[in-house]
Amino acid sequence: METALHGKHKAQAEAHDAEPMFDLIELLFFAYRDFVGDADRLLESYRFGRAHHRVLHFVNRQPGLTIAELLDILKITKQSLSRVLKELLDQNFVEARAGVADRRQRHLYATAKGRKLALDLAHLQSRRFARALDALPANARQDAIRFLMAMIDPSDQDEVKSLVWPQGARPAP
Amino acid sequence: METALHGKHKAQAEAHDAEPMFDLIELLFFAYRDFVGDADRLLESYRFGRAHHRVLHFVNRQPGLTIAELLDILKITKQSLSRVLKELLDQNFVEARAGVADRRQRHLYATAKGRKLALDLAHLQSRRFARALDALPANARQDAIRFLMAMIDPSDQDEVKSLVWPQGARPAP
DNA sequence: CAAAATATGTCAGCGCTGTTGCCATATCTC
DNA sequence: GAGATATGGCAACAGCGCTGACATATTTTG
Repeated sequence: METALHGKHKAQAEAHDAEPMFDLIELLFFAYRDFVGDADRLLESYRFGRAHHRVLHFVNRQPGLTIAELLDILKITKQSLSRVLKELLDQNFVEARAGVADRRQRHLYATAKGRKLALDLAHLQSRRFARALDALPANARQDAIRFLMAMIDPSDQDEVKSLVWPQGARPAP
Repeated sequence: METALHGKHKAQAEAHDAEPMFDLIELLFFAYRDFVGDADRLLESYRFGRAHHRVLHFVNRQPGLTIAELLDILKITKQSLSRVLKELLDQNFVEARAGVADRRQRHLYATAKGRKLALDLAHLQSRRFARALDALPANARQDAIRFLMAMIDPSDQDEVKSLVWPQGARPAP
């Protein structure tokens, strides 16, 4: 009953007659652990955790983000967000301005202080990518981008694309 | 003062005169989130968390692992390990046998039940890799392996290599 | 306009998983 | 026999995810 419709990794796609890809599973685990470890060490000196990092990162990347949009990106609950957001607001890494069109909304912006920390963290993590890519052929960067994108749930890929490569900033409210 | 000694990504390696690689940073975040999400859903039905998964995974992969070796791989503290290991032992997913050469050591083995769960989880995660690779050129698997390995701390790469591609099983104690 | 829907805030409480510090026991090595 | 080692256990704490319930301001809708 075989057809030609299957992809080239057919055997691997049919879970139980293929060896699991232990190598990829383990390498992704170790790579991600080291990747977040870089940021963890810097965050510690601010007494921030990973949750603060994620909020600050996306607010810095998308100035004017609302609470609801942030919740959608992070896929966490309001309560989990508000704990860390409150600290970022109190300590002046992020500021919130009421929406103009809809005054219920709070648009979030990184302050100068917040932008600096967000950039420091991004540079740290970029250094790891740069070191890795330096040891690989020139096309490795594009290959890595395509691989990581393909690993994301297909139903989310379009959304991630527009988040990662935004098409024109939104006007300030 | 430039020399020819720098790598081909020199500009990116010098943190503060290069744009951070926001795309890679964000893609790795989303890819890893979806990757562990697969396992999370299955683990939930056993009332296990990610920590249980990691312990079960490495014990299954390296039968006869001792506590100290496991702590070294996972880089967590004894207390964090013993909580989840105790549950895996109590519920018969893992069993411990005293060492023969050194009776202080406890060598850990996945039971049949434990091996089945470990394999189910690995198959789940392999399916995501298979789906991703299916959409990419034939060399994507090797490229991904090389990329992920390069992302790991260079000082740990040799250790990870021998862990991911073991060179001959150890004799049962 | 009144009612319903929406965006957000807040509180109490819980679960998982990481941490430190300290002490106990069995065993091995010198 | 003394000291090092492998492991176990307890208390306490932190970070960050969750749910459920309730409050407020604002916008939208019938």
